[in-house]
Amino acid sequence: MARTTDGNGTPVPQRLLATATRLFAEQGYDRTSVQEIVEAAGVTKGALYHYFGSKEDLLQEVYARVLRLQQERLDAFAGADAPVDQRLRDAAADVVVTTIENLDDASIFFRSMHHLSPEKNKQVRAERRRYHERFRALIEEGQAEGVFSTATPADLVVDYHFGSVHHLSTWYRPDGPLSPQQVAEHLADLLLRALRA
Amino acid sequence: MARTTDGNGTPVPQRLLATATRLFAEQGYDRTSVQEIVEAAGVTKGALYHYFGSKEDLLQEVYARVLRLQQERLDAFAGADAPVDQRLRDAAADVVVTTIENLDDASIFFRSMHHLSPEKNKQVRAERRRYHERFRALIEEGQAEGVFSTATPADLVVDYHFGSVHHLSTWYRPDGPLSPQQVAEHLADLLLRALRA
DNA sequence: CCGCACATACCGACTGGTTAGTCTGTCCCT
DNA sequence: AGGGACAGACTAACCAGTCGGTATGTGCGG
Repeated sequence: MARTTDGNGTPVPQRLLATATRLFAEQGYDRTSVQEIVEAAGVTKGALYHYFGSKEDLLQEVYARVLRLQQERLDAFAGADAPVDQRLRDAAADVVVTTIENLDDASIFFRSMHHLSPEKNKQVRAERRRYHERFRALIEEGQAEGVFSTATPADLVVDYHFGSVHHLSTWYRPDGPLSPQQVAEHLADLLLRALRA
Repeated sequence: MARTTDGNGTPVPQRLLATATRLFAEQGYDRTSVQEIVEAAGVTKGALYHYFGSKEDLLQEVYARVLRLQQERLDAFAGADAPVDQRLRDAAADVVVTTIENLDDASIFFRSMHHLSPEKNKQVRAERRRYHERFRALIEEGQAEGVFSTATPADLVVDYHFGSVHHLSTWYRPDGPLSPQQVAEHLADLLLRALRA
């Protein structure tokens, strides 16, 4: 633990990850050089390769973190003690809010996933599927109860909603007229209205 | 018009554009080298730089083509002689079908737009906004007529729908269970159901 | 109807610049 | 004195774009 915080409060690995996240989101993964990352983080290549095996590992860490967070939150909302339509609405709104609050991670996630090597990509996809499936189960539960329409396959509904979540990083601006909560309310509303039986 | 079709039916410029589109979609813009493109197209760098000013021009051409196509189709559907909900449904479904039929263009469009230089990016965004506004006008028309709910701002509804269109390139597989038309019907349905007053 | 001038359509070696990752060394803490 | 935490020069591989060259066709004066 020698120079780990070296002139700055946050430890080097976290600082590198945060810097890389910002730069990846701003310029894209390929356009961001390792040199740029270490300079912006105030260290050198030696430090980066001391903590991370490769540039790609950095990218994977971004994914791992965001996936962990979202899965935890979804599980909490989906497993709550409330009617299924309320639970779905809460979960749908929450993923919008947390996505907006981490827009950098989101744009990296959706724009740079294909930069990962096949094996790491597979790993991320598997995690992603778990999330997708939990969400789908919620919709199917409501359909079975007769609360939601069965006109559209649950799978497609999930993709419909996540399409809009995905899209947030393209159009949402923090200085725009809508707060994250307002956007979340609207999008959850649209989903529930589309689903009502 | 010397060797323009050189052993192949299609002229060199189109062949280069088609090859580049495929490779950009498969590997991303940055991961695709000019050398790779010309080899796959069966020509050399000399030919590519004879017809295109830069690698970026190739990318911009992909955008220009897809934007032109979609704008034309939207204008046709939006300006048809039918009730507003029917026109919106048709337009919404059509953009899904044409997006699926040109999935390569779509994934490039949504994943590589930030690779364009600021000025070209601005140009593409302006075109994109025209499209967005035409679609929004359709929704506002329905809202004014009382056919669509005014609970959600029209802008947000447009982004909601295009989020799902955008997302298609992530999950849609031609060998999956749903035909492009079926997906289009479902997605248009969801939109109309979310909007009904 | 010939042959010369010019243009278009390419070829492919080369250049200048960039990049991820390596490796040897140094400093400091324990 | 030994090891974790870095520093920074170095390397090997690429890559976009250039440039001088060649081949084929086209218009035109004689």
